[in-house]
Amino acid sequence: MPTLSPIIVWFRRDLRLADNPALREAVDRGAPVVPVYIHAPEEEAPWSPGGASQWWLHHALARLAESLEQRGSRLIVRRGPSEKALLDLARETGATAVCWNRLYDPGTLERDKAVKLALRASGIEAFSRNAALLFEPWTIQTGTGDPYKVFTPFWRRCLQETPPPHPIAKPHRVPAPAAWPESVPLGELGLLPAIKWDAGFCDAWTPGEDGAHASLRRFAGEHAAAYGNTRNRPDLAGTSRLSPHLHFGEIGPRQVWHTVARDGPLSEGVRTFLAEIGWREFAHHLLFHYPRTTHEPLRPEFSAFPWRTAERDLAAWQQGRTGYPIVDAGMRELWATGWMHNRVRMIVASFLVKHLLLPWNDGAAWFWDTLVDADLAANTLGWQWSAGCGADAAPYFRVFNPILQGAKFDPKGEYVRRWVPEIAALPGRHLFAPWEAPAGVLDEARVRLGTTYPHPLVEHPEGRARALAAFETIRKN
DNA sequence: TGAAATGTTGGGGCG
DNA sequence: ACGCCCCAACATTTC
Repeated sequence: MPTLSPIIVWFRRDLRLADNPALREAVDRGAPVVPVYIHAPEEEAPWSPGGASQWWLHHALARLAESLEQRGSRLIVRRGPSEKALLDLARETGATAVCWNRLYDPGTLERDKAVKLALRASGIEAFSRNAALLFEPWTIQTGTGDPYKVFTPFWRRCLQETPPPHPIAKPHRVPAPAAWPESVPLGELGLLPAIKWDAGFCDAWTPGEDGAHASLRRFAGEHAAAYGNTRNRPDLAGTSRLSPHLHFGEIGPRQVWHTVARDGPLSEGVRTFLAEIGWREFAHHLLFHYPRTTHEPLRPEFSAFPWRTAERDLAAWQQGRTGYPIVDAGMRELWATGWMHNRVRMIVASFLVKHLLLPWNDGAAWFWDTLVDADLAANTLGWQWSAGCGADAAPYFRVFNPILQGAKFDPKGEYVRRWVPEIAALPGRHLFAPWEAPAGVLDEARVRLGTTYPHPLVEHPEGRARALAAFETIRKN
């Protein structure tokens, strides 16, 4: 049998061995495989990974390298530009082919298109596969051939499709090249924080493919059936917490689908959970079709929206000092763990864009830097949805009442007391609006408003009225 | 995957 | 017995 020339597998945000079509196809050729990760954050600007994402990426790459080593291989790490790194690596190893799994956000899409052309121009075979989505964005269309802009018909249409294929197994061995090319030590990429702020992250997360499957097993076994009732409760562990694993491709949506949707009728909870996977899919399809929405409202009338500028209010929101306990709890959970429960994300987002009238872009930028699951498609959809300027958006007059939302979804106050300990001694009926508590109750709980805990930045009725008035100015007739 | 204002209904206290 | 009022509970509409 003649010696085949090596094939390069370019890992990006598909940091797994199972259900990895590019890796599987490379291995199946029987040729030596050169796995590579190329660090090129500048190519993703202005959406280069934020601090929290970089922390996750470091650990995910370390785990991927380990599991490749267990299969007789390695992970080569190089620095960008990606095109040059791949051409160099092909020359050094004698590789005549490069393959990868597709990404669909605008910056990466353009970059990959150029890389593919450059490789082919140099006589190198280049191909890509789908690992990140259930369906390719260009295959899900309305009857008129347009992209869906409303979730429910979009997801109904997806469910009518041929179900996504069963996941591909991990390769048992990954054939090594005759000699290994040089690799940059992972630590030299500078992904870990210089000052040690990541203790809470280490407690909360296990990045990597094994951690992803552990999360999925826990959720599918203990929580999926009840998901419809528990998913809105930030005080419970009722959600899957798969978002960062999905973002970095440590697990793929096909694997999630086939784990929870085994044959037979789906429980209510599983159907609801799959709809959340559907929202992820919807976000990625939308960004593919509307790439400008990362920075522009999908609804053009919102370009004239009278957003405020208020640095101090923005800082108070970021630091969890708004005076609304449910908002502050969420922002502090985010800062400490790199994650926030989705119900609370909706509450804090509504508060920023409606009560504070600050641009959704400011909220998106903060989430981008602080979330371990920061994902351009999901972040864009979520913020435009909250601001009312996006696809299937909440109507502009939908203003969450942060007091009622807190009491409704954190009924025992455990979530607020955990993240806002300075008011933990307040009784339940005053926990979500401390400024309305009688002076004696505040004294008893050792809360001094304006000193130990802030006054509300704006009172709810006034904030609500101001938001409605602002939205009225751009309302179309 | 809203909240608040407004409208409707019906039980019960009371003269 | 009856009308009246109050108000909780629920429904509808409006933002």
